[in-house]
Amino acid sequence: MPTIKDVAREAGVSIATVSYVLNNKEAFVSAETRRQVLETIERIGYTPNVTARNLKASQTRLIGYAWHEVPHNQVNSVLDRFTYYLAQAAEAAGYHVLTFTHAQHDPLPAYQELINTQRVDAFVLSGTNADDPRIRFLMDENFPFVCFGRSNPEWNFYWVDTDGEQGVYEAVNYLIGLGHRQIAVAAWPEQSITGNFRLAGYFRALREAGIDISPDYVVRGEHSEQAGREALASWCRLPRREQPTAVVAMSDLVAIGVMNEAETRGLVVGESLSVIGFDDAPMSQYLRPALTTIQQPIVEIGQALIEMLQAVLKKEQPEIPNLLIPTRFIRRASCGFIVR
Amino acid sequence: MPTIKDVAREAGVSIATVSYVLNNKEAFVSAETRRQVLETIERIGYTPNVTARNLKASQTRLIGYAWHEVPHNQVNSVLDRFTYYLAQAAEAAGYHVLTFTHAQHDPLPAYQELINTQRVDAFVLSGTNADDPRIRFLMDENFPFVCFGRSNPEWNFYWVDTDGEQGVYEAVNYLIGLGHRQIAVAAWPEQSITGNFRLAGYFRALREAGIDISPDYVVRGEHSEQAGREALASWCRLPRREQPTAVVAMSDLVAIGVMNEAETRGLVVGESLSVIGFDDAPMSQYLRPALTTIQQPIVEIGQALIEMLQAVLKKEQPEIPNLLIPTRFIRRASCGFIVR
DNA sequence: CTGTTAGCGCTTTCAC
DNA sequence: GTGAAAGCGCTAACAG
Repeated sequence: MPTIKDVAREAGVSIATVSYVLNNKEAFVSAETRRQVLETIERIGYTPNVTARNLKASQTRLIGYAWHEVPHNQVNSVLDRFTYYLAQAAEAAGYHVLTFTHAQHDPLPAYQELINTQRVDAFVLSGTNADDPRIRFLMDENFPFVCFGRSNPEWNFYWVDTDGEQGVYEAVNYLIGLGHRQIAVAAWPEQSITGNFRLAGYFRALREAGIDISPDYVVRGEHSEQAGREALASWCRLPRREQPTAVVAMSDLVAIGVMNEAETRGLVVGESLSVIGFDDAPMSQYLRPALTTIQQPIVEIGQALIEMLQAVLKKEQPEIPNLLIPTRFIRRASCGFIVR
Repeated sequence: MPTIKDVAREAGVSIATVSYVLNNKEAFVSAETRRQVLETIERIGYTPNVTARNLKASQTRLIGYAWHEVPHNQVNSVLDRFTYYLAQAAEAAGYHVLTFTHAQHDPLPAYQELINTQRVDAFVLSGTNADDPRIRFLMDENFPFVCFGRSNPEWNFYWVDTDGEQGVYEAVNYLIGLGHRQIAVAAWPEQSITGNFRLAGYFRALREAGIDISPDYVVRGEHSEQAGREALASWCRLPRREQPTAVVAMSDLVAIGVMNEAETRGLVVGESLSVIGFDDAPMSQYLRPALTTIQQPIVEIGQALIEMLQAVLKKEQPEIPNLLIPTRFIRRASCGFIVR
């Protein structure tokens, strides 16, 4: 590989001059010299060595992003695809994404290591939760980062998130528009901050529509198919007339559990029971019936995060320290007019 | 961040001595000095700067891996999860994975750029196909890489692949064991090398069982749900008695198309029609009925690739230039004894 | 055993 | 305008 020295020698100039040309220091070099240098660069096929540049500049142009380990009975298609769009947005800004893994319940050493070795300039976090130790840690370390997801509202950090509250609000309104009044929700555990935002949308929609909220209709469980099954099973234990005619789940995976259990119990999803998920997992469009769901705006989130990160790295206060991006409601066949 | 100079000053030794300690050049430094240096390192919290080390060593300890863009009506859960295991294996070997994206039909510039800027030490490719331009390019460039997947058999390069032939062979034998004789296959286009290996397993199983292969039973189509639907539709156009009782698809996505179309046509999957997929996509376990499938050994593939890559980077001939890893057959509810 | 020093490839200050 | 030279943080050859 040719170096700056080779270019200088070939072009009959000093390496400083080559560097000026490379860095568009127009004022420092005559048009003619510049032309000659560029011609030489072209001819010998020179590209600056990024490691050397980075050493000089004390940067890496690398953004660390931790993979989430997904148990085999789960799915996290949203985060998997998000990573693609994140990489794309990062590249547009002249960065690359370095992916790394960590022990499921002990993420900090992996972050610490990347900071200590100065491997990355910043991190992007996803799947944040309340009092997330990673956020606390990075704030303590005063290391640049942005989050896909919220956390402790008292903490002052930069994040972008899906507006789950609004998304579920719209979804429930849609069900109300179909005539449903007995709408249940398969919620996440109380510690799940994301789950709580989504749940708030459920409450708001019912409240605004003047529908009483039955505590029986709010069942909490994990992000699993099993949880969806159990939720529906519990609603089926209610007196016949009190059973919900529609269900909103916190994720497509949970919604699938609801659908599967419904089938087992002789309910027809899309007719005697309407179901809505969250995420728009790739497979959801192919379920029978196809699942109505709430799509997360992962493309926009990736772009917004990188934009915010650039401001953080420039030590500017990003104009907007955080951002809520609307979801997109995906209407499919799993919901129908009330029939019962 | 402290540097090697700070350690040297604090410990009252030269930076060379610190470097010797860091690099375990035991012979070059007395036990006592060593102890003192280590103590200082610990005390001031020093970690070597990886960029500086890399510049010196002309390496990056970064492995480039290109994301595949997945159209929204498709799924590629296998590659998404593979990336996680690849990152894990890379880290165990002291590398990190740098992910990047490229224009769907013009990948080479992205590879070229990473080579020219000396951003990565090597690449891992996946989703390879016949006469893959990326492979040809990297061979021409003489740049280190290994592949998840095969390509032109005349080319001499390092790869690890799923043994799709054996996987489908087992699957078809399983169907034969259930009494099926009319077994169809939803195959991929002829250019798909991966598809052809899998298809070969289908032919071998039938041949060994002495079952005639009907050309009507081999339908080719894309990797899409629609292709699965169309394949089943075409079989349903055969005379009633000639219609297949079992179907093997090249992917879970195609299998889902087959299942969905079957339902539309009043066939009961797992009873009047058996279906087998390929991949074990995360959702497949939750389909109704749950999909019998062939799981790709992505954990082992990731590990094998990194092992191979290490040998390549050491300029050793890897002992085994390529490796076929067996699949795991996942028996679920979508297959049953023949009933027709 | 330990230290001095050159140099990896680049940017930038400073002198001419 | 241009070039010499220092230096980013580290490794390793060489001298002592």
